[in-house]
Amino acid sequence: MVTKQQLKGLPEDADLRRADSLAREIFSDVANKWALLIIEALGDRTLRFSELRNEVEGVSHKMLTQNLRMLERNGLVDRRVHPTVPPRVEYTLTEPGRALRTTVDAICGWTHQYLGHIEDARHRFGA
Amino acid sequence: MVTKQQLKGLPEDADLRRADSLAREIFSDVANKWALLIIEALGDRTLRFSELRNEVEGVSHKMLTQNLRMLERNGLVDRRVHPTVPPRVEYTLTEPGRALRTTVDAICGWTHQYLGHIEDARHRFGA
DNA sequence: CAGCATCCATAGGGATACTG
DNA sequence: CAGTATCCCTATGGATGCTG
Repeated sequence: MVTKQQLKGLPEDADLRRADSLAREIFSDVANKWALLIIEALGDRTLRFSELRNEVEGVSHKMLTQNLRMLERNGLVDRRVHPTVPPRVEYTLTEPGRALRTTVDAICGWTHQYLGHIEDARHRFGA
Repeated sequence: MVTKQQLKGLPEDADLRRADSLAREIFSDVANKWALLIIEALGDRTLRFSELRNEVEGVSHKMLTQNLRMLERNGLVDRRVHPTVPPRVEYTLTEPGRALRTTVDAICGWTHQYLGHIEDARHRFGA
């Protein structure tokens, strides 16, 4: 694929496209079932790994760690390690994380609001 | 599967749990990268299959059909077939679909708003 | 053109076991 | 308790070819 930069050499265009691809990457990270459920479960609480595991119904150990790492990497959750024995690790939403949470709330709200519509649609589709 | 209603005969509890599992199912359907990108791409336009394929960057034929069927089944998109030759199939967001779109817009807005934060977080995490 | 079916590779994701 | 690593299987998703 030939990029516009190769043709024109305009740095600002390159920056724009870099930002776009970054945005896409973040969108892909975040637009995923487990990530959103974790964010929703955290809310404005501070939870330990094991607590989170109980809160997010059906999540496996592996998926939880994996998504928590991803969220931490992107700065959506704060990971605080207490050097005690046994170890205690607590997770909290950061400011960007809490901002995203409001949109997750909106999706949840939407889901419940349209439950009826969707059930009807499914019956119609079944025919 | 044994339902609670069979055990206790409390219809209202059973209904609540059924609604919950339905909500979870819908959430899982919808909280997926391609579904959200398709909804965003549609916006308030009416697009043909092939147009949609061009709009949603990187989506494969298969994923597009698959997600469109799912969205149609849940009543988020309206699928209109014109019995011409060659065939012409157009997709439009329904009212519930448009309602969800506003929340997708919010996620996109969030993504761009926090691009900087996230980039910084990633650098810090890299260390 | 839209859609379905098929084949095939890979990544998603569960279970388990081991370390600090 | 939290995290990492391993095994292993299934589902996901891409590429291709066939039909109305």
